[in-house]
Amino acid sequence: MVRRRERVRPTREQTSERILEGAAASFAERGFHGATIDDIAARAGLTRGAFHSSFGSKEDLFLALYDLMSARLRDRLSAALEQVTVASGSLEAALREFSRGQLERDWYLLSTEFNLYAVRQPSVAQRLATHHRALREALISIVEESLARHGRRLTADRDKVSRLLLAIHDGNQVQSLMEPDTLDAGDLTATFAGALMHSVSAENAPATQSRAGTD
Amino acid sequence: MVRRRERVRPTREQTSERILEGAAASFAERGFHGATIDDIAARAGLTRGAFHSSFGSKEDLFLALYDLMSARLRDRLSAALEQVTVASGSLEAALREFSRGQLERDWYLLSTEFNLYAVRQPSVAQRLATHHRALREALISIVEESLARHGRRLTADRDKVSRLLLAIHDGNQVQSLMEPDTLDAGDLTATFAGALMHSVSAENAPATQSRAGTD
DNA sequence: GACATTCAATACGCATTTGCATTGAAATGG
DNA sequence: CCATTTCAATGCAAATGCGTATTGAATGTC
Repeated sequence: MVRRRERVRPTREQTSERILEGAAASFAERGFHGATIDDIAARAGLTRGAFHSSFGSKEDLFLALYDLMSARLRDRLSAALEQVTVASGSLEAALREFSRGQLERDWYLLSTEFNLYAVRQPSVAQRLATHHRALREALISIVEESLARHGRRLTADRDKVSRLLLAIHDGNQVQSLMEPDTLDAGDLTATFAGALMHSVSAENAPATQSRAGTD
Repeated sequence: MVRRRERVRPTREQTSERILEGAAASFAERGFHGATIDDIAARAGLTRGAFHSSFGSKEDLFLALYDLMSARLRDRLSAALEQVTVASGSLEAALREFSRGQLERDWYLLSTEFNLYAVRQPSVAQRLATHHRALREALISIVEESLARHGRRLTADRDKVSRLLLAIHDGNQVQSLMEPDTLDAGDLTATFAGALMHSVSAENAPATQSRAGTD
């Protein structure tokens, strides 16, 4: 494994990564159909030839990009929620933290493109749905942990609560992007997360337990 | 104003409407960039020539379509909420009703295209934001009315509550479209609307009033 | 060090989409 | 009725984007 010379030509992996970066930017700015292979390659400082030797078609690239972004999102969520368990930070703070992040706008644009693509093409929808399930599971398990530390437990359906939280997060993101001046991202989530969690949980007292909203 | 013959040629307005309908279908199915003028015209049973004599460009058409759909949405919301005040129906039922509607999928696809377009083009964002404000205002005023009939009033910020409701509605819609088999549209909204409204309001008793979440 | 392989750039042809200019039919007005 | 105007269809030219085949340089293999 002695390197004889400085490597001049980038590895296949490196070019793929650069193309993926260019694709993220192009898809975010122009949408799936609006983005051209030319533009994507140009953003990566390459040509269409480079693209075609790494990816078969724009669709392939798009799906590869989805996998990449999914992994990143999962990492971001994990990191944010980690703080909840470790530093005994509040769930609200974690969710707010998760909502920020400098990539917000691009992430919204990209993930929305993914969603549209999935809704229009059922086969992709399954792939996306599976990933979303995993995200919700990670989220809700941390929520339960957080509640437990306050001597409470969920009374409403696990799955629905996780969907509710994600819905609020997503909806808030859209609105904050639509009115960037008047609305602060993460605001809505942080404002209501406490009250929400309270309304879907109960004290852990082993006395009578009133069922509320359990399917 | 005596009609001498049966009118053979459709009026300009009629062709415009047909093109708008075709545009709605095409934009929903293929997205803004994906939709071609050819396809739009074909769906309306016309050719590109007809398009060009009614609209200047695809963008013009898109914005005109937005205005049309906005008006329809407002009407739909009004109709759904009307029932709350008139028949003393529950807010949950009205929201669920609003979430259903056979156009759901297409409406999601279209409105998402509008949102994307707006986020990418600030000048359009303002136009869209103004319309959203009006919608939220209509929604929240009905919510307040509904609460009042139960002897309650809002304690949290009006605007934020309306944003919350819309966020939940939108987020739920996305999720239900992503997993059409496992999730029923309107379910999430209906499940939590009651609990939510309870957590952001208080009884109208003229005693001490604890402020909660008021910005 | 010669040879095979990898990989990105270039060049080419093909298909698609668009805008404009022209044309013909249908309405309108005198 | 005839003349004018309106409006959508058609034909044409230009632009854009894609995929493949080919080329040449960098890499690794024997």
